[in-house]
Amino acid sequence: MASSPSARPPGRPRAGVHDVVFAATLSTVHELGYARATVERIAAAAGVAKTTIYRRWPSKGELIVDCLLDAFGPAPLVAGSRAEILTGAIRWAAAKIGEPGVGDAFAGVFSDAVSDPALRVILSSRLQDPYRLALQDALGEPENRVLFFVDVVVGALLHRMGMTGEPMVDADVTALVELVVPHFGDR
Amino acid sequence: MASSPSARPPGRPRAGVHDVVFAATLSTVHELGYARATVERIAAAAGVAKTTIYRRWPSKGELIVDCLLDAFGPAPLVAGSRAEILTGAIRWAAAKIGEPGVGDAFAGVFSDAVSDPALRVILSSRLQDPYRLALQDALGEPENRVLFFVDVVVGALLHRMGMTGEPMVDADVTALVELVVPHFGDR
DNA sequence: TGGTTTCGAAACCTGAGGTATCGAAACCTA
DNA sequence: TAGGTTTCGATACCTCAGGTTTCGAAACCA
Repeated sequence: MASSPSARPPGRPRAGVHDVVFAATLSTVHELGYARATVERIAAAAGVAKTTIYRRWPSKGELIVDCLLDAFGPAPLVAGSRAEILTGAIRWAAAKIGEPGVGDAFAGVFSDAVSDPALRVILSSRLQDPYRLALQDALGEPENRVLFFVDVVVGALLHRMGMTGEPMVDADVTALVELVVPHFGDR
Repeated sequence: MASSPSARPPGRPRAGVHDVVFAATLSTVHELGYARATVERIAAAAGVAKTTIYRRWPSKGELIVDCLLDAFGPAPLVAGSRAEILTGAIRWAAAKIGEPGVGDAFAGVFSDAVSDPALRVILSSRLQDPYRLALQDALGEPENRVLFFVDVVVGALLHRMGMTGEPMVDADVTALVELVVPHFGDR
């Protein structure tokens, strides 16, 4: 039988550091860039020891993925026509990636995943899959179509971020909407 | 006065190692992934000392960019309608990125550039600009439109590569053509 | 044969991810 | 208040990759 729900393990309780670490992660990545935002610097910015971070996250990559999950939050899929759903998803993704640190962190962990298959699985299953499933559900499209949609939208946003160091400007986000929505929208 | 054209500097002449190093770079990246394809391993695969590589390329990033320039070669822009030009460019980019090692190397150096502004400038000016200018010329479109086109196409191809580890399959390349060409094609 | 330059081999430095150790601190229970 | 248990921070440490330095050997020319 399991211990009662309110049973609390003995010993010093864990400090709740997730929020402050996430905030420190984004601000450090924003200030220094992904590679120079070392775990040691993030820990210092959070007022926490490096060991405390590694007790909660097994690697820098997983820390970043968790931080991005926290930053993105649940998909705000509006009810409405297919065109409205798609437009909302694109603008939401663009806005989130444009937030300070988020785009850099995303592009950085994405890069790391190129040569780290384990991280690639985590990135795909923890970060991409929830939004992909929500979109499949909202649109009634098969998996491969939604994956293609994500490739185009997120790929374009990250490519702009990676090439210029700046998030995509609003006019180009609008162009992205006008490019994608007629293709995927109401038939 | 300049030295005569055939004047050859004294001392031991440089060995012509570019081709063998480029080949070793792609095969090593293909086998081990970008991060584990260290300069030392690439040098060993090329049968050359690490110092010899660093005498020719100032950093791993610049080696990769040169290697990609060699792999991509000049843009094979066919004469024809705007739709034909765009379709050719998309299929050419997809095929090149699908070649063994090329996509991994591209995604890897792209990732490094996220936190390395100097490398970002090199990537943008040496690798992206020539093709961008050729496209501007062929299409008569302004710079920002062509940059947006590149963001969408290359971004989608690299996002697929980064997320799955495999290049985009032909059916999705076709979908990319059908998505992009009506938007940018003949008006 | 001597001058000049590049070659390869090796040692070395720096910085980052990640681990191990250990005393101090925080909680619970008796 | 004392003892048990766990987490905390500080610190030292390991590994590995990018990049530099050193130096004797090799390749060229005059």
